[in-house]
Amino acid sequence: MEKRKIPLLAVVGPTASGKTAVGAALAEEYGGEVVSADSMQIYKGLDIASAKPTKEEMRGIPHHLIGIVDMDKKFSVADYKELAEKTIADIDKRGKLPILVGGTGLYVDSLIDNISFDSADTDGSVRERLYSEANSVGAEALHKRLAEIDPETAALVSPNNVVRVVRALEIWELTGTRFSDYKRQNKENESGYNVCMIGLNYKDREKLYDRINKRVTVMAEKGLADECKAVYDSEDLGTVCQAIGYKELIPYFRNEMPLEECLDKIRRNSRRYAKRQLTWFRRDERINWLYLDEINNFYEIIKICKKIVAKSEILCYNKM
RNA sequence: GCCUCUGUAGCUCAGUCGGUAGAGCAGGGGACUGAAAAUCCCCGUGUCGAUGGUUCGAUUCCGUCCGGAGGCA
Repeated sequence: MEKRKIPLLAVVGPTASGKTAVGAALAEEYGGEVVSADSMQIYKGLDIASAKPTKEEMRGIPHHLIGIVDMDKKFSVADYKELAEKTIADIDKRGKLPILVGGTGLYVDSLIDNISFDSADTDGSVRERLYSEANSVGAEALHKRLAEIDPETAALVSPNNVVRVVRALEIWELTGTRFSDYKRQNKENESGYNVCMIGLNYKDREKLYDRINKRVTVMAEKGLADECKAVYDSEDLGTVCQAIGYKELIPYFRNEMPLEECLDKIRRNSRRYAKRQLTWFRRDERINWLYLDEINNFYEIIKICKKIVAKSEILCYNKM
């Protein structure tokens, strides 16, 4: 008999689309627990900037993988995948439905598509050396080197994209495998989940952007600047230093820019981020899209979600 | 009321010594396998305010009108 796959409901979408509320409501409906797929909410601190769900928003539903990593730590997809798998397996074992909620596309896909990560495939010192080489010899030279060993990847990645070029070379040095082959190999594993994906979006992009703009205003009112200033003064930051809402405020802390101007930068960067998230998720044909500006009220949204879940039959499989 | 300046892409503006126009910002599309809220690639047709005139040809010159800014009474 075929191995049982864990049923998994996923709610994805761009920032400020309303994933938190839908995730919690669906958890209430199905007796589920929320597993976050968010590269910034995973950190302790910057609660306002990363728009972590508040106590009220969680509605008593257990939320996992939020605020669990120290801010001075680096954190990556590989770490995420490992943690998420354990968390989901545990929820499933307790007879609850795991509900993946988040906007970090890479995290979602690595988990759902079961991309394998090996601890030997990354080495900070190798990476550091490649970056300093990029600095001295130039990015084009590195790209040329990549073209010799792996023309397929080189053709796909611009010489300007140093991050990608370095990673491809890092893999080559560490494993002796071309990055293009490496990717294919890591994709071969079958998914461990029986997944139903729901995507939240707006037909009218302006509506989404309005929500983003307003949310930044609300964040500022809630004390965004104070929260970030405290972090700026004390912490030695890992990946969180990239958080939108934090990095744009640094010129303000240095007295180089008025606050309102920094807030506008936050709004703009959040809009662009939302656009990139949509680009990522749109190519995934498994996603059932909901256009929230075409649905009257929240109750209706949940009703449609339930229809989608029923049609996917992820829960029927579970009962057999 | 008179005088001066001004009206070109969503915004700020450049420009065409008359041959239907281009930057920045905003925005759009795309890529994405260990930093991913990161990193990178591609994308500029707009009644050149309206209407008459001059001209082979006007967004460009001239007249009038309608917006906007300033100055003088």
